[in-house]
Amino acid sequence: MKEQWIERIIEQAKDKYARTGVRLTTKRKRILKILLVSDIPLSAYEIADSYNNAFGESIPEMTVYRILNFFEQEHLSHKLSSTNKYVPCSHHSNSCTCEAPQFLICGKCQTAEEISISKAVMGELEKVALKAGYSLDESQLELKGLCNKCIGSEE
Amino acid sequence: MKEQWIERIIEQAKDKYARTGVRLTTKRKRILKILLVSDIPLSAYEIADSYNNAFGESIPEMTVYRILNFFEQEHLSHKLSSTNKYVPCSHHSNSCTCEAPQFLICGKCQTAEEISISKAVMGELEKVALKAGYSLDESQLELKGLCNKCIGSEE
DNA sequence: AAATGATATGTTATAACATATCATTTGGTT
DNA sequence: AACCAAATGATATGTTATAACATATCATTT
Repeated sequence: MKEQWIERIIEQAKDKYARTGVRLTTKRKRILKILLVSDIPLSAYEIADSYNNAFGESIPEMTVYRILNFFEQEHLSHKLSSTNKYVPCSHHSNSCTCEAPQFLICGKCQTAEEISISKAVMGELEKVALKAGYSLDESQLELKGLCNKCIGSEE
Repeated sequence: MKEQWIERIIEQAKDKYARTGVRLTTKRKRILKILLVSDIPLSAYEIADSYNNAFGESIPEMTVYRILNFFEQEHLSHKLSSTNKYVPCSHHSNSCTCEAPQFLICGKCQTAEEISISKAVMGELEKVALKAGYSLDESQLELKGLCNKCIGSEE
């Protein structure tokens, strides 16, 4: 069940941060939960609104941004630069480094799925770049399209 | 010479817009020129500053955005969503539709080069997407890395 | 228990990026 | 000249994000 799944992710995160000082506070847990239960990426403001609705308590924008930055450092969430919205990292393991997250974004229902593009395919992109005189870092990719559900429901 | 090259692009644009009503006004020409002479992508505010410096005349932000939107429609420029900056389209021909511009962005000197990724490679990305249940639209890609110049000058 | 230090959050202000709306001007057409 | 559409100006506002400084909270040491 979804609740348990979320709790497990939070537990994992807690373990991960059972190192010097870093705390997974109530606010951080709540915001992580908000990201996890949302079907779609949320803006910082939407997160703040959601926090308000869900917990009957308002949270300053500033704090939301700080927590999102914390999540980014800790690879708990990512920012989609094409939409200025935030998603939880889908790699709930200690091994994930998430240096170059890659997403499929549905232009209709706004869902964003984090995927892994194979080294082979990324290698192709790197080749293209090399030809043009660039050496690629790990680049976050945001690919736009339609998800199966939305393709099915097109008029 | 660069000046002539720019004039030619503007002439081409003018021809292209010799259709009902649409005008390539002085302001539009100047802003196109600013984009063309800049080595790096510019923000809307930087464009306004540049306009001021180059022509001793200030231009409202609003107008800059409007002109950028006009350029976008007309495929004369593109927006880089990862940096909120704007670049001239590098396809100076009437045939260009630029539905999915693709860029290499240098993380050091900020240059952005518009490239064409082959259908074969894009096809690979589409396959990855299909497996994950998405059908790709033409996606703008922004790949980060280092250009040859900057690789050479690394310490 | 009090002091200290580190981490987290609150508060306020402001920067940076962008759009809405309505008034006015401009330039081509009749 | 009169008209009309297109472009621009002017003003207000919305949205996204960071800076700067103060306070709270928690853990550790004294």
